[in-house]
Amino acid sequence: MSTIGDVAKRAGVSAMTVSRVINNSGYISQETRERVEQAIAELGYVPNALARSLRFKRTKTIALILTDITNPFFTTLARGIEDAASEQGFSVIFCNTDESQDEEAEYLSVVVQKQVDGVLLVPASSSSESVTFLRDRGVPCVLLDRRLPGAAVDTVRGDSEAGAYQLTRHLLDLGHRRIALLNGPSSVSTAEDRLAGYRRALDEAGLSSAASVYEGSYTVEGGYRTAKQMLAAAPRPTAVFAANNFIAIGALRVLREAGLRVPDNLSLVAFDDLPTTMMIDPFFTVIGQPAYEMGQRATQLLLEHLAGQSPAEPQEIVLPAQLIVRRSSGPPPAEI
Amino acid sequence: MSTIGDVAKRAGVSAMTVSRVINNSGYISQETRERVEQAIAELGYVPNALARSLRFKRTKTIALILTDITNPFFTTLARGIEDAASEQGFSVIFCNTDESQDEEAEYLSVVVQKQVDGVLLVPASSSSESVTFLRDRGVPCVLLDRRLPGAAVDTVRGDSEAGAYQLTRHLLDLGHRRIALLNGPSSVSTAEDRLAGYRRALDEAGLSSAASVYEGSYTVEGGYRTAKQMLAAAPRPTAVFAANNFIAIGALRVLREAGLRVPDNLSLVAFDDLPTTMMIDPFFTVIGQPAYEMGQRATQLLLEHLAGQSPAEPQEIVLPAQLIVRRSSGPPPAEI
DNA sequence: CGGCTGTCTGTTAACGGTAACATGTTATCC
DNA sequence: GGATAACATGTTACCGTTAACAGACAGCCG
Repeated sequence: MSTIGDVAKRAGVSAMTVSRVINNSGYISQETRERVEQAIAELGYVPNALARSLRFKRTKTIALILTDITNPFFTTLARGIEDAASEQGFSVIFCNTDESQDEEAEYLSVVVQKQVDGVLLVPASSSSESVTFLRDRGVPCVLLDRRLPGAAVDTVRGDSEAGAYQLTRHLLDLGHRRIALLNGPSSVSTAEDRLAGYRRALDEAGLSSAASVYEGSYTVEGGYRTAKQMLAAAPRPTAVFAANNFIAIGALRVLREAGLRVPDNLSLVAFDDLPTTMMIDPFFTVIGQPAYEMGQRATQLLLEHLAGQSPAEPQEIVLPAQLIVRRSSGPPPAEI
Repeated sequence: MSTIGDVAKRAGVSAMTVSRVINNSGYISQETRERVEQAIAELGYVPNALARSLRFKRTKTIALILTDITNPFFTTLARGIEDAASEQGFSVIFCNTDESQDEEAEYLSVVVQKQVDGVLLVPASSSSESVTFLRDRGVPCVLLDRRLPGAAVDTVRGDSEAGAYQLTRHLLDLGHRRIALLNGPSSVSTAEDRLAGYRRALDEAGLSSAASVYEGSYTVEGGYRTAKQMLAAAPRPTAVFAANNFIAIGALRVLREAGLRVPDNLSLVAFDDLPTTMMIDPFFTVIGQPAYEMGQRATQLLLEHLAGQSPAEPQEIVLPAQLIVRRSSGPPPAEI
């Protein structure tokens, strides 16, 4: 790859003159400009952003560290982020931690070495280590989807508490009294908040003691496992609240294996919707989160920060979640 | 952020000595090593990968340029890529072109400036411009999912022709004689290959003249539009072959709006499967492609290239596609 | 006509890191 | 005891780019 020096030599000028042409700065005679431009074209010269970044201390690159791009919620989030970033000329490095704190730390170290201008982070656990690491090194950070208790950081997330409340209320309104929550790991704020919303709804209905919570992971296997436990309980719940879409799928498998039909024998509702582009047959009653918008907002916030236009106070943007009633929820079966 | 010089000053040594400690190279006395390590810890020093890359001319970063991460096929592909890349210490910059040649060119220019070591590209069109651009600048490249006619480049893709043949054969075997193909844009090799497989199956069955092909885009809207056209034709096809998952969804909407039931009134099959983690109710008969493996293989190929271990000849790796028969296909309805 | 302003181009140094070379110290061997 | 090797550290220069400064020349003004 040719350098600015190669171009300079070919055009018979100094490197500085080439730099001026490229950046349209300072004075350049029309004739010289043309000679330089021709040399650039002939050599297929592309400026080295590394060298530039080394001088300016900005790379126009941000890191997106999430747990698993394969989760459609995060896929949509990532798309919102990339769109907002590229619009402002930023590139996005993406990393999957698989909910591992170690992976997260490893990725953070790498991207800080690569001098990313900022980090968008879906924290794997409730530890504030990552945020501290970034703050110590002066790398701006916006948290996505999950709060970090006690950390003063910009955060953009959905309203898990209110969403879970709505979803539970929906089931209560249908007449359910035994509602099981198949939750994610309690170390993750969304799981905590969804539990809180669930409890609030039950409390309001005077059913605090009827709460039945199974903690697992936000995966199909997690849902499968906790749903199995749940089915073993007597009396069996009449409705199941899966704390995310994967858990719902795992739970549905268990129900099918047990010969139970949804919603006739049991209602099954979940947090997180599937994009309409992949829905064959909208079936699950869900709480949908504005994932794309969440990504956009978080990116905008981060980029404002980088541009120095942001308020000093850390901001927390909580986007509303929306109840979408479909066919997986109905009244409880008549008691026998 | 502190530099190697800051660490050197604090430890009372030269920058070179710090460099030796970091890279475990040359001779260092135990005592000095400890002093340096302490200084590093105290300052929270992180080496600047930009400066390193500038010297070594390698960034340990690759670019992934695809059309839309939101398509589950590409999501899984991306996950396979990131896993394989990070395993070897490489980071991935990802870019969505939305099938636009201009976006693709723009992104290519950016990532080449950023000195990525290599590019994984799902080409937006059949133009070989992008490949030429990269070759001229000495940036290795592996094509994903799509061939580029006439370009001598490493390519990793699924066997669209054989897959389409199988899918069409499946419909023929069920007794269908009027099978419509709702295809993607003919400028994309997968669309071309799927058409070829479809035609081969029809030809074999002596039904060449029964071919009915609708060209659109690989989107829900594309499927919706072409399905509408298809329904207007008389006599109406008894089976529809959607060239990808989005088209299938769009087509299904049209069929539903027309009050047609699948597979009773009409069979509907598609290329590309949905990950099992998001399938509520496996319904579509599809050709599934090994997306994750495709990503892995392509990344391995690219990284071997970077390590100089690859053969000079461009390789084409074609992964087999698999027919998965489910409930969306059945025998044609009895003629009235 | 001397000085000033505007235009055009070049030189130097710096961003942070490390390879190559240089230097000095200590231990080792015949 | 002097040559030699092994160990330990420092200096210089360079990767590609550009800000800051400097120099040269033309035109204009009083």
